[in-house]
Amino acid sequence: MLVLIDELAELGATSLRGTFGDEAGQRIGVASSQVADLQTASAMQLAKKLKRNPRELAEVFAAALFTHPAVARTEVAGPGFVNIHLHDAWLRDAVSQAASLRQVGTGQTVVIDYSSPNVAKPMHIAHIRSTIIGDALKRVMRAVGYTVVADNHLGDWGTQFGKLIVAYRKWLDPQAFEENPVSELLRLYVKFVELEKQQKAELGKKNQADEGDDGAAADAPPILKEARGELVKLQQGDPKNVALWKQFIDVSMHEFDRVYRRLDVNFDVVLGESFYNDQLAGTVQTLLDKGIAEESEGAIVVRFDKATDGDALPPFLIRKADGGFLYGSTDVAGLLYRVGRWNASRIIIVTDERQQLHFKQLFATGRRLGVPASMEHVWFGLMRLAEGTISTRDGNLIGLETLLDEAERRSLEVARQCNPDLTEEEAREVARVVGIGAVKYNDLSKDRTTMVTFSWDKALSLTGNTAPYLQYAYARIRSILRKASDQGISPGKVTNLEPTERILVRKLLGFDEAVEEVSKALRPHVLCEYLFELATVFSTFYNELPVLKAESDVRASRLHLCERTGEVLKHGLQLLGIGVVERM
RNA sequence: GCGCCCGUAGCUCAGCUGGAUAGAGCAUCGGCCUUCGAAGCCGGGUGUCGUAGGUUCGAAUCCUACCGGGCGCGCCA
Repeated sequence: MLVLIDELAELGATSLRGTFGDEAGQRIGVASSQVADLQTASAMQLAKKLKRNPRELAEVFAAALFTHPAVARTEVAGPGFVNIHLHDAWLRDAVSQAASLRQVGTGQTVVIDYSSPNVAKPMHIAHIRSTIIGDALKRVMRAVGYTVVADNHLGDWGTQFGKLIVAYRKWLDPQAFEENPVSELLRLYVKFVELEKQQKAELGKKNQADEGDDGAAADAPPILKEARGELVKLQQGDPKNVALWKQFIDVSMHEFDRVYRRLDVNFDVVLGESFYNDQLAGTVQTLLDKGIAEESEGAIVVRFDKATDGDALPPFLIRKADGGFLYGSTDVAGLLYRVGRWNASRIIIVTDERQQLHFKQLFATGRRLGVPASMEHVWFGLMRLAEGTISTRDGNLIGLETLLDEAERRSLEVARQCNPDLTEEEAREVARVVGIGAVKYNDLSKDRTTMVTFSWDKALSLTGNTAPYLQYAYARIRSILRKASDQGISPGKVTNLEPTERILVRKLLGFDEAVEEVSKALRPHVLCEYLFELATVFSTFYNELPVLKAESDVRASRLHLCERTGEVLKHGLQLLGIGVVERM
């Protein structure tokens, strides 16, 4: 319906120019309405600016919009609303195109950086947000015509590798590593951190006894010094350390890939932090040469001020005093690479809310460098447990695979119970699609900025506003269409519109708007909300009006509505990375 | 100390670039399977939209202050 809305908005603008001159001409807002098919409130919004009575303006709009062939009648209501009623014939005609989308992204490339798990740590329930939101955005952007580069910016570099190398050499349990390498690496890491903490506490005590100089001059714990040493060796290319590091990546990727396969998440490139290593020195030098960065206390920082950057941000550290680089340097290099390699016009990075400041600093730096892309940080609220924050060090993790296993287990139980006709194989497939769908939808259907307190029952719910509800509506549609096909009945033209059918048609026509909104605002829950409303309207229609038992042309008409609804549900779910089944 | 985010029904959340009577799900209570699938449908009711001001034809939405919660602030990522 976006095309119609645009045409009406333009008609309104034209009428304004005609009546009040060019300076009045601007798009007017046309939106769906509770009391009509569409409405505009622009008369009231523009009244003050044009020094006119809002009702007078509304009359101008009402007359102008009435000239559009889709419009059956217009009326002015209240303080200056214009209600727009559409011809049933137009709706009936338009519905056949409901699933089609405008290609607003054609010719543009967008890089989406998401998932980005840390090597040597297991994926747990908090990782699902970046992964699932990023994947949905990728699918939506592609559907509206963007060329999308999905980039998994793996955390495969940094100080934790020094620690891991030390811990691996000291405490490795080879058999445990054989059986489950990543959980063994996690055990080693946690053990290291505990020892580090313990040594630090001892040092603090000793220092207090010696000097009482508040520990400022305290030495680093011996174990940490050792780790730094190994890290330096790794960075200098020491073959043994490099081999270990590569091994860590290999075993981690193996596990990540298994999860990604289950989630049906795919990347076009996997360029981890280490990929940018050889670009870091040059990147920092460029920043220095251009006068964007400066030396400060031995380190290199970018400073910001309100006048040039629009925001008084704290300094952005891009090189440590010891010459080492940080993720700030890596991320700047990443921006340059992405515009250089792919000519990206949008760069979207999906992470949790804690990194907002970092990305403000990064993007401000990018703007100073003249990065010719819109840089967007798509952040989402933290996931926590009822007991508190999820922490690798505290080890209170719920593994992502554990969650997926449980999701499939519960939906298998329900599938067997609800539909005993399914073969064992079918039931398992249903459980897989429905279970994974439920988990994904649970995350996608909330506004991404909402903080999530994890709960098994909510994450795995199969009733109400959930993916299974949408999948169920789809399965019922397929069931009807199968029966029709068996009886040799085909969908035909939409001929009549009962009130419920009219509501269904209008809802179907809102698909393009929902999808386009997601591509602009990068908020997938808008599409979830839309699909849920569509399924709700369909369910009402399904319960209220017979399809196969209606007389022939009504039957063909309703079959057509079923087919369109199924198409939009399937397409919409696919854009969220959620599958459908023919029966469940 | 500075900064970001959040506060809407018992619970979980939509609605926030200002629009008509603030909506869903869960929970709860009552109907609906000899008519296309009950993972469903229909109906019942609940709100100081955190508080107090301000902006205007109109504020859950924008502004200010305060209260409550989460997170972040140069040598980790």
